[in-house]
Amino acid sequence: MPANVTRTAARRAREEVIDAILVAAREQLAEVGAAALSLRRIARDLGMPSSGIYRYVESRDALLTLLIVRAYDELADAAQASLDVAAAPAVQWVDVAVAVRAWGVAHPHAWALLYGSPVPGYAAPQDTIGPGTRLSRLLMGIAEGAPLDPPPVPAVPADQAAGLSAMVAGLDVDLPGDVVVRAVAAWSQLLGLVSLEVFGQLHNSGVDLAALFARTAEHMAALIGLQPAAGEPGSPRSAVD
Amino acid sequence: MPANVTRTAARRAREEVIDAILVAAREQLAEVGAAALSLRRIARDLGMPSSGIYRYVESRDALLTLLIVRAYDELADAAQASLDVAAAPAVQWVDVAVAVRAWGVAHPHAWALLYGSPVPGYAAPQDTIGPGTRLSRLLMGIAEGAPLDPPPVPAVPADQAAGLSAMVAGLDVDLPGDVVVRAVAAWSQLLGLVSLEVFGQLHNSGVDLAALFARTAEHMAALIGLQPAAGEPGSPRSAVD
DNA sequence: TCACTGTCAAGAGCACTGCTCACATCAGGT
DNA sequence: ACCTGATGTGAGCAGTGCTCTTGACAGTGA
Repeated sequence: MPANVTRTAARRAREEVIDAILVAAREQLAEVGAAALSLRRIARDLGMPSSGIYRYVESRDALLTLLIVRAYDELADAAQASLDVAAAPAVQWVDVAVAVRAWGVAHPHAWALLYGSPVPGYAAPQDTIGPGTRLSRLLMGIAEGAPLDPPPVPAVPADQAAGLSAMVAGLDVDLPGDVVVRAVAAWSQLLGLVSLEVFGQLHNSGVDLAALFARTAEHMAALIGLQPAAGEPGSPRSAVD
Repeated sequence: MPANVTRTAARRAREEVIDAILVAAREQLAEVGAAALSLRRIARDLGMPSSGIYRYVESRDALLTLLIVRAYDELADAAQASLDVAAAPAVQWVDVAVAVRAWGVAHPHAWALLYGSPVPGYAAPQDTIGPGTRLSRLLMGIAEGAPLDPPPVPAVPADQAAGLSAMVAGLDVDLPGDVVVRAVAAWSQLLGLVSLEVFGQLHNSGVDLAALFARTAEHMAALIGLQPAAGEPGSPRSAVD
């Protein structure tokens, strides 16, 4: 059975090289951003000729796909790690939101890769939508089981409610249409605020962005209708970094 | 005075060429996006040698700056045009928000240029922050004069309120800190939702995104505390395209 | 009229990119 | 021993942003 053994050995060697490529790519991503990511430079960093890298990575776009998938997973991991299942839903929401912001601020270029403008001629292949939904699924899931105290907002017309419920049903989440409207609103608010900060649109003043974010996150939770844990009306429990 | 005349004639010719470059650049931007924008191709389109374009445009980044300024202005113009000064503040907000979305959906690459990931090594120069604030100033201005009916949200601590007020004071807007928090929340929600749609993160289902957006925009207005015009609780008055 | 001056067109060229191809090497399997 | 398939290696193509040199053509002052 040396066949099997050597085969797996070769496979392992190959995967090690691919891993080294990914590591170098992530370094370069953090340095110069996705649009300036260069396969030739990665190859130079690894001491291989520029043509050699194509033995392991099909193309630049394929590398970007790998990086995107990895970033989505990292972000979802960070979010999941911050989730305290014993906490009140509103606290869960705030914690996850704060974790998402922290990750985005710490990895601006990766954030741009996920939620910024799509790279040049790059069309996200199917591989990325799976990991891409992990975070939204996590956020919607917080609202799913929680007792909701919805603020008085206009009800959703019936024809839309069905479509919206169907939309999240694809995420294995069961929510009525009007809750989905509120959840999508909160989700977009989360993304928008982090993007504003990461992309430098909020750098004018000396405002404490972390605190502002935490406060807004509580706002989002209230907007969805998540009931806060009684007795602590407003002091953020963790103002990460 | 032929000196002056010919001088202005030369200037006019020069500006015409620059205009032609901008037109070609905008076409290319809409086609392939900012990151793939090529000076050489613009030069080819205009029938000039590749080096000639540097007589009129300092560099690729300078061209991008021009495009960004132009896009900011276009977006602000569209927003301003949709503003009905006679309408109730909440209606004003929804109208402007809908106009912003419509512009973003119509010009996805330009939207990406403004609110997506910043281009490679490109750092936005001072020239862009002026036009960039026109829209946020417009939105904050809606809240400024309007009678507010703030929903019960946690108050902002005093030290933050000052910084937040100072932040919008730079926009010639005078708002108390807690209103700024809500306005920034709404503003980020607006950006986030448009970006989600423009960058294709919401393409899963057959949901009517225009209607969903209009509904969420009403939500934002209520979140700020803008009082809706009495008697029309929820039917979007314009569901653009 | 003649030389000077500044602006522009035009092309060559540099350093870089993604990617392909042909060739050499070398391990494993028959 | 032979073959096959995966890997290393370098040349090369077409494209990019950008710079430099050269040449043509005004308009200006003597």
